[in-house]
Amino acid sequence: MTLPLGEAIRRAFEQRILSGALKPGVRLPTEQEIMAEFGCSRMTVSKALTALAGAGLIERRKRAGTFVARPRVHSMVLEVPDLAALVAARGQTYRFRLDRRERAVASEGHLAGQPVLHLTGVHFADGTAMAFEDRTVSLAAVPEIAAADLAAEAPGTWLLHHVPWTEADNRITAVATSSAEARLLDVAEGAPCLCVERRTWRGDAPVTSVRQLFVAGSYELLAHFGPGGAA
Amino acid sequence: MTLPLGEAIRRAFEQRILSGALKPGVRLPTEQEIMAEFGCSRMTVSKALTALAGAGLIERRKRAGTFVARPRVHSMVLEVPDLAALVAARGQTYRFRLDRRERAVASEGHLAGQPVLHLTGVHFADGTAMAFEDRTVSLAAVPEIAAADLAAEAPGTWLLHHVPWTEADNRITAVATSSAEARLLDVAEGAPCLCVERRTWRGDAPVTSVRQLFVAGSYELLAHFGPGGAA
DNA sequence: GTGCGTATAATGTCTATACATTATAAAATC
DNA sequence: GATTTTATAATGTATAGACATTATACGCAC
Repeated sequence: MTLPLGEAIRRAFEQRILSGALKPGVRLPTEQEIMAEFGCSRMTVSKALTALAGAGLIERRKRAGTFVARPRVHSMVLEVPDLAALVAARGQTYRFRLDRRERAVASEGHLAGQPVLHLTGVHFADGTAMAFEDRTVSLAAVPEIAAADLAAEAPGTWLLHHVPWTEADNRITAVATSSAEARLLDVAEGAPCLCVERRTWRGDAPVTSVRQLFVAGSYELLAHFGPGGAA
Repeated sequence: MTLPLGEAIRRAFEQRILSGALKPGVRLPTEQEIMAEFGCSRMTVSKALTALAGAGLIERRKRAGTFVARPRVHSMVLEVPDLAALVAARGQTYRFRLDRRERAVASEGHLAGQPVLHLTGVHFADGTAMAFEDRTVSLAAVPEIAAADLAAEAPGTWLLHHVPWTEADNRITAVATSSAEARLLDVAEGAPCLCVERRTWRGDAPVTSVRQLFVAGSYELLAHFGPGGAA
């Protein structure tokens, strides 16, 4: 397990920072000095420091040097799985029931003024209602969806497989179910639900906006922060 | 705005992948071929591909080549702000009321068996209860907290300022308030709350675990996916 | 055919060097 | 003294090459 030199340098400084040996705001050695300490070339040092900067542990300033970053807000990586895949992974049977499908012109939101397909339906896991979904898809951005069989494949899954997006934002809240929603999800009115509202774009063009209501207990969002981010 | 060459290469392939020109599973050109296409050295290509691999867009396999990653789960960047800073940013007055503070030995969870400080309290925005917090802090990992004035600074804020962590995971759910929680938050029993459970580590050492209950409507989590990821 | 070794093509890491960029510090000017 | 200019020290990007590593593919023996 001979660690690559660059990785060794990265870890060495990570260690020094996390142990408190190097405190926030303190300037760390110049790349030249680190080269000398580890007996390697500057590129190797630079790569290690670039990785640490990417992880938010240090801040690099030209001419001034490299400094231990002050602890800021942490950004976590939120996993947003495809519902069909998630349910299948739990060993349950997934089904989506499409309740409504109609063309319209969006009157509000980021799709306002565009011809859209308006879809509502319910996600089931082993026959139990798990989530209610209200989705609007731009027919300008995704004309192919007009011909899609959305009874066979849920709109979210279909979109995932057919339309890559470049940008998305999510709003995650807790809400109480309305009476209509409670009926669809087979829970008591006012029962707590996790609400995810997502809007997506492909470049500048809005693609879809969706509001998903998850029955409490049937679903949880997981987010992670860690070395490399992808770990 | 002359883009650095490596960044130009990164964007070019990001574009080709997101636009669908390069589909999941497809092999992209070898580093040699990309060198030729952009007229640059292999290190530059490699750096660009390493960045894309870090973002999860591609997968690199020795001997085999580089492939467009299959769209697994979408990874969004979740902002986890400090509550005190968040409330202040909304122009409201923040206060934390510490209700309980006691030493114990954790009996469960990732801190099990360790001496810990057990803390509960309520976050207020302009005098209105916003969130209930139940936190356990490892005294082994953070001995300094024994001497901290947690009435002046909420535990989360104190930890953010004093103890960097390297790893964290979060579980986000919706729950109904218990009667005790409802009383503390001044809401009806069973009212929906956004529940965030977070565990953090410094290296291998567990640092803290916390359960925060946010009154519905008082708080929302925001996550974003966009070009660059680090942008 | 089946299994095993070996060649090989691709990525992974590193070096030594060069020049670009830029924020700071020092010097020159007003 | 205040302002502007210039020098400089640090990071930022890139090159061209070298060798390491490793999964695949091919060929050979059985």
